[in-house]
Amino acid sequence: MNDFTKQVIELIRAIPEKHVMTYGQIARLAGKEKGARGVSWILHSMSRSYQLPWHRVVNQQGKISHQGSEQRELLEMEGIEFSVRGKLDLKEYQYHPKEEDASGDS
DNA sequence: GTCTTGACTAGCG
DNA sequence: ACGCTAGCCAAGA
Repeated sequence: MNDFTKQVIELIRAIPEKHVMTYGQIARLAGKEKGARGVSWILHSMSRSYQLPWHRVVNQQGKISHQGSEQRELLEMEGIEFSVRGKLDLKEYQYHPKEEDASGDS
């Protein structure tokens, strides 16, 4: 597993409730500005092996990408409200972790 | 080693 | 704001 993948997993796992992160943001913090596609694949592959809050990961538009899953329901369950168009306020829910602690585990 | 899949993002009209 | 195209990255077959 590359550091990128490991970083992504740690970042997603660090997302608290009532907060979300975008693929691009995670990818950038993991070291890949354009690694959003890689992040999506990691969620797709790792979410079944690791218990990651993948539902807290949304696209840059603040909308649910993997429509058809319970992601929307899970987010609403945490208290996140969606607009009529199925979008949420990134400027309110987007999480901003410390880049320096991306790989640092307690 | 090459092609395909996947839950993306930025740019342009 | 919406739809389409091009670019990017990782893992599996």
